[in-house]
Amino acid sequence: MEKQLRRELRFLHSGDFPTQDSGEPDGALDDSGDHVKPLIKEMDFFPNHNQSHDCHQGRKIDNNNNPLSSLLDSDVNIGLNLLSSSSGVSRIANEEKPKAETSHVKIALERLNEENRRLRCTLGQITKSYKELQVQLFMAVQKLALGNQTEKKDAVNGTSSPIMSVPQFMDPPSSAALDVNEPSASDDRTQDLSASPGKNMEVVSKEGEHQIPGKHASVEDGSDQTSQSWRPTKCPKLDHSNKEEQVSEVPFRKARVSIRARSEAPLISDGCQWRKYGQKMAKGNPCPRAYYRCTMAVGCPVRKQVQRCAEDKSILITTYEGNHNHPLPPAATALANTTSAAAAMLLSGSTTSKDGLSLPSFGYFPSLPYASTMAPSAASFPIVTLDLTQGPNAFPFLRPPPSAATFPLPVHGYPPILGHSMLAPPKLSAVSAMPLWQRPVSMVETVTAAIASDPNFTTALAAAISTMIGAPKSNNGGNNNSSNGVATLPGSPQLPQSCTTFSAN
DNA sequence: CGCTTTTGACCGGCGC
DNA sequence: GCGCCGGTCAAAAGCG
Repeated sequence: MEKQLRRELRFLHSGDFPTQDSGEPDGALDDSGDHVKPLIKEMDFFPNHNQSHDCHQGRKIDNNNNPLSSLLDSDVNIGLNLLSSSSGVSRIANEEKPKAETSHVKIALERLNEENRRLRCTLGQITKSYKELQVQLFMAVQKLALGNQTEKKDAVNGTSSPIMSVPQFMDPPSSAALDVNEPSASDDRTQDLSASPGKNMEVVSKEGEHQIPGKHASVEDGSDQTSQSWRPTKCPKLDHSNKEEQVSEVPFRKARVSIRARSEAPLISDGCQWRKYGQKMAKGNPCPRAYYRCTMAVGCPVRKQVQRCAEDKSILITTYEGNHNHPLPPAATALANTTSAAAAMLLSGSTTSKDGLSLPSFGYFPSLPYASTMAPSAASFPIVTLDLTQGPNAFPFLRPPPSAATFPLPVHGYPPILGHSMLAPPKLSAVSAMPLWQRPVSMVETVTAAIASDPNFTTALAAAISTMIGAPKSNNGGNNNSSNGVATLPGSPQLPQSCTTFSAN
C-alpha cells in the first residue's frame, strides 16, 4: 500500500516538475521519493488530522480531512494507470488534472511543514531547557564551591561548619531544577529510547572529606586541575599545613566517582590512556586492586582504581578521581560531565549520607551493599557510585552494542556523537583481537547507554537537584569536621569534575 | 630502545 | 609506640 502510494506521489512530483525528473535514472526518482516519504509517513500517522492539530490546519482540505485519502481515492490511481499503460499518453492525460492534485499536495505539504516547524520548536525548547539547567547547575556548583572555600577557612580557624550551606546553592538555580522535569514529562517523544528502569545511581558519601595535599602542587593545569598526586590518606595533615594553597588549588578532587558494571573484561576502555602503577591486595577482597594513572598528558592527576567486587566477581568496580588536565575525547567529556554532575550533587552535601548509606532523597536509586567492596580508604571520600549492574542493560553491555550503543546525553547537551571511532581507546586495536566477550567494553558506550537509555534519569536528576535545592539537608552531620574545602578554580568555566572518565562494565 | 607491567618496598594515616 | 592498611614509588622484567 505504502509502496504504491510512494510511486503515485513520485509520479505527481514528476508531473509538477517534468523538466527535473524526466529522463533521470532511478537515483533521481529515489530522491524525489525521499522528499515525499516523510509526507507519507506523517499522513499515515495522523490520518484524522483535523482533530488534534487543527489549530495549524485552518486551511481547507476539501471535505475529506485527509488530503492523502483524496489523493488516493481518485486522481492518483488514474495517473498510475496511465503511466503504466503508455508513458506518452499518460503525460498528456495527466497534465489536465494535476492542478487540483498539485494544490492538494501543496496544502498537505504546507501543513506538514508547519507541523514540522512546531515539532522543531518543541524540540528546541526542550533542548533549551536542558541547557539552562546545565548552566544553572554549573553556577550552583561553583557557588557551592565558593561557599565551601570560605567554610574551609572557617574550619581551619577552628570553627566547624557544615559542608555547605543550603542557601548558597539555592539562589540562582532554584528555578532551573524544576525545568528539567518539563521536557521529560511533557514530551514523550524525547523518551523514545528504550526504557531501562533498572539503572541505578547510588550516591554515597563517607565522612571525613579531605583535601588533597599540595605535595607536588604545580600549575600544570591552568583550568581546573591540580597536579598533585592522589594521596587521600595524607590529606588531613597537609591540609593543616598548606591550607591556603589547598583552598585555591584543590577544588573537587575529594569526590570519587565509582562505577559498578558487569564485565568479564579485566579493564574497561573509557577513551583515556591509563598506565598501571601499582597493584595491591585490599583487605576483604580476594581480588587485587589495580591502580592506574592517566597518561594522556604529562602530569595528568587523574587516577583510577579497578577492582572486582568481592561478592560478585563479574562486577567490576572502577573508581575515578581527579580532573584531567588535557582535552578529552568527546565521549569521555560527556561522561565526565554526567558523572561530575552527580559528584557535584554529592559534594553539595545535601545528597550525602554517612557511613555509606544510600541517599534517602534518591529514592529512585536503589541502594546497594557495595560499600564493603570499596577500599576502606575510600571511606574518607565522598563517593558517587553509578551502578550499572542492575537492570536490563547490565548484561547487554557485554555484548557488542546492538545498534548504536551510543546515545546522546541530553543531560549535558552533548550531541549524539559519542563513542565509536573517534573515541576508540588507544588499546582497542590490540583488544580487538580478543574474543568479543573478553574485550573491554567501551565505558563510553556503556555508561552513555546506561544513562541515556533510562528515561527516568532526567526526572531523577531533576528530583535530586530540586531536593538539594529546596530542602535543607538533614544529614550533613558527619561531614562537619573538615568542610571539604571545595573550591572553584578561578577562571574555570567547567563544572568541576571529580572524575573525568567513566567506566562501565 | 622505549614503554608498560609487575612487584616488593616505602610512606603516611589511623586505631588500639 | 606499634601494627595494619591503603596508596605510591621505583627497579626489574616483559613486550613490541
